[in-house]
Amino acid sequence: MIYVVNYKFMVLMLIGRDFTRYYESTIIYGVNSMRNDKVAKIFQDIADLLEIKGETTFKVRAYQRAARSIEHLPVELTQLMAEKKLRTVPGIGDAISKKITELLTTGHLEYYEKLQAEFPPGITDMLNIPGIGPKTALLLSQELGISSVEQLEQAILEGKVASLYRLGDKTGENILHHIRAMHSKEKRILLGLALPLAEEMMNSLRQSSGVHNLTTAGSLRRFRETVGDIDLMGTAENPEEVINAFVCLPHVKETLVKGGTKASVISCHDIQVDLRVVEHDAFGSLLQYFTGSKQHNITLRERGHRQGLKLSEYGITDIKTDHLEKFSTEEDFYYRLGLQFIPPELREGQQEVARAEKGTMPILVTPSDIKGDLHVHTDWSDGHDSIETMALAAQALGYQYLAITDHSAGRGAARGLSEERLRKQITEIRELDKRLMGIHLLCGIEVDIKANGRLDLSEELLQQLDIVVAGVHSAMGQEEHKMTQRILAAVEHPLVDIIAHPSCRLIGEREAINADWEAIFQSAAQTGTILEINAMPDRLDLKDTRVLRARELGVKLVINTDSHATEHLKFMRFGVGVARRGWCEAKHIVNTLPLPEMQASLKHSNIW
DNA sequence: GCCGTTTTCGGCCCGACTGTTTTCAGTCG
Repeated sequence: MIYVVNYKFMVLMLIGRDFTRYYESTIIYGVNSMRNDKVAKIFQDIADLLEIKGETTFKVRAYQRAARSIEHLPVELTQLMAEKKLRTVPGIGDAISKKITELLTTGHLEYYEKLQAEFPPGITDMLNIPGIGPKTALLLSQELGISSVEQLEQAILEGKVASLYRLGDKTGENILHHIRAMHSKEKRILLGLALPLAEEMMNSLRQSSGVHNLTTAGSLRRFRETVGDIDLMGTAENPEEVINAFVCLPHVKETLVKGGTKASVISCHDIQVDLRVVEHDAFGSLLQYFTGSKQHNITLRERGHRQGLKLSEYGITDIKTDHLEKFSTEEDFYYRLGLQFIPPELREGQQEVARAEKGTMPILVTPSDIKGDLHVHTDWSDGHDSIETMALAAQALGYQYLAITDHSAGRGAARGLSEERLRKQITEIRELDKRLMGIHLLCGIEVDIKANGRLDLSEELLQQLDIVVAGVHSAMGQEEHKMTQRILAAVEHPLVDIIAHPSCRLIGEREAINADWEAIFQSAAQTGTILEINAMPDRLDLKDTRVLRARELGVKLVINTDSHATEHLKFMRFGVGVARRGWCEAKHIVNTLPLPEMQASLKHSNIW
């Protein structure tokens, strides 16, 4: 039970972070031009409608692939269109590039609007219900005039659905069950909550059964910022013993499926957890298969097909001889295909297979590369712990340095530091630094970037600090041009070393600000201003695709936790995950450098 | 609709499960 208690504590620490939030809560929508996510959504919608219409699966898949490709693009489509580079994106050919151009220039797409007009509105919503695919949705729409989840629920209760061809009582019951589960279940949960829960369950399972090689799979293993469920995999001589132990874990609220080698449960936090236990000699191909992503696996299998090989979760089959080769490790599986090992974080079906083929996979940054944290708060402003407590906790993690960066006065509600209090804090940090052995403390500040782009502390005082982190905390609804100018003013300021949580998003709560990221990245690269990858689980900001673009443009990056208590220092690994998904090596991340080199990379090094 | 180590035409990932059937369509991961 102790693990459950720890998990709750972890959740409380996250929720407890609310006391740090006094931001202007504003939902921001794109106003000037259509964003990539909106375009991706439209193409996914087209794919759904075409599927319902009964179009060939290849055409449907082409639109699905284009939608996913756009979703993961590190640059805006508007920029690619201006540079006439739309067709360089995988999955975008002649027809789809023309449709994108029409969408971006007119705000409408005739093809889409005509397609929508063929079906009742809301019909694609039914595809979100497990068990309902395009054929069933069309049948329900044509035979019973159903076009919404509510109408479907009513029709099942009235017994109308069971009378349809190939649908019976059991099907109706199952659909009803899924609809009700959807009502009560949250859609996706933060990686920062799912991973600790998965680790607790795995620790318990290792103690209570004979499981080996137990690991996460799926989007959790790929470190996606949110996950829909938790996938676990392991090997065992007696799989049944492991399955039995699994469904009896204290975290389990309800068992959905329990077989000889797999089980699905609902955990006590309403998260579905799937476990598969397999033979040791096929573990590599199975783990590869269940880690995904779907697009990565499709890309791999299409490539395998051209080599005369058939890939499945059981191994690799030679199509001519029908000989099946098994793999106990993922590394061997990739090597057999003539590929370098591809880290899970990169398996999104983008450029990773081509890179692995050429033998040019990067050596990604790891948590053990991190030598310090450059953005933490203390009880001088809105943090929970004292400077010394934070310093000792950072030292325990093996860090060489820690920057104390409390809020500036502009954040009055967060007990922001006035100039007078900041001067006192500098004295205290300097004195403490002399006493502490093995870790170096840097005097810093998280200074507010005001709505007009100015900083809310005097330059004379900022000069006395070792490091200045600047962040937007208010007026987040500014229109794009104004917000861009505001951030550029901070980026170009000679005393600003780091821009904190650049997009200001809170996952699932607040949209990112509107800004011209291309301009910001170019300016940051030119001025040597470091952009932060904020590791707080509900921020993860910059996000993965923007990290990739910033890195491509030569922007220096830092991974900080923005800790408000000692427990938050452990969130560093989530930021490292984002950096890895953005193809970052240690050399791209400033806080992998030893103290002297790290300090030399700051603008403040020019002052001394 | 996309794309090319056999291709500008003719292919396009794989296996399991479920409910409804009596051999399989539809769905999922």
